[in-house]
Amino acid sequence: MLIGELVKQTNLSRDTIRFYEKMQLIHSITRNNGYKDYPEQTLQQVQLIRTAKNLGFSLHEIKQILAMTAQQEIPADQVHTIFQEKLDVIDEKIAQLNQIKLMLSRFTQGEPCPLRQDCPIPELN
Amino acid sequence: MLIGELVKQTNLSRDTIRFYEKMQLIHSITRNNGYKDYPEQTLQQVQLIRTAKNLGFSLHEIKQILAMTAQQEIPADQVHTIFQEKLDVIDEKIAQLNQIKLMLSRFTQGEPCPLRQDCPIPELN
DNA sequence: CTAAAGGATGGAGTACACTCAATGGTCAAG
DNA sequence: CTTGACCATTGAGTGTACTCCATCCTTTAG
Repeated sequence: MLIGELVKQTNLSRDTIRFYEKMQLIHSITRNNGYKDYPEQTLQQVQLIRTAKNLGFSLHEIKQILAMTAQQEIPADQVHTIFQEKLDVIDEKIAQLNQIKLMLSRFTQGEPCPLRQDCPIPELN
Repeated sequence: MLIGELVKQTNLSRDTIRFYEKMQLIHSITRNNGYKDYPEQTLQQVQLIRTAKNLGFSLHEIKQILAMTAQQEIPADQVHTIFQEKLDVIDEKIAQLNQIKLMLSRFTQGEPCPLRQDCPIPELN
């Protein structure tokens, strides 16, 4: 798959795709004419990058996650540790989201907000 | 509360606190001697900033959330919309996290990973 | 053969979120 | 009254993640 196709399918810019490749989150093989060919899984990988980024993972962390998924075998001890670490981080994030959600939705129910302050409301620009 | 106390309680740097104030996420009153006094809720507000940041919200979005919590009344239509929007974003994030989690944990169970690729495993630096 | 569409590379620039350094004022202890 | 801890402001610098631009090469349609 050429980069243009990837751009169409993922809705990311050329430059972003190239940036991810430069950062080695995705990979390609170079054809004789110098054009780069991306394997099919790149689509799913890019989707994971988008999702994980949206969730606050850094590209470095995402690279780790992608590296893990590239292993054929069940990962060795060290890899497995990183793996479990990520799962724990995810559980933590879910818990935190639920916390914020609870706080916000309580507030919509008319309860007083525990974060209220007597200072002027910040102006949004 | 002076900035030093806030630093101790939150474990953020002085500069970070000042940055948040410059961005108007938090507020203070200035004493006669020029020292800034932060109200008690600032602690909770900073905690929310940390949590939300960790979850991939930008400081601008967090400012919106904080602005909402500063309203005394149940927010007007427009505010309520932003409010519901945030709740939806949160639900979306939770769903995405569960998705990644499922993918990763399936993989630990020995199932083949749908993202596997035949390219060299990226080197982590 | 030529033009347009699509591909590559290199380097500069941008937005966001800090982080650091310099300089100088305030206050409590001794 | 000085020393050290703490406070303030300003401006420059850093890392991350793009984004844009200029320049040049390849392929395909007419």
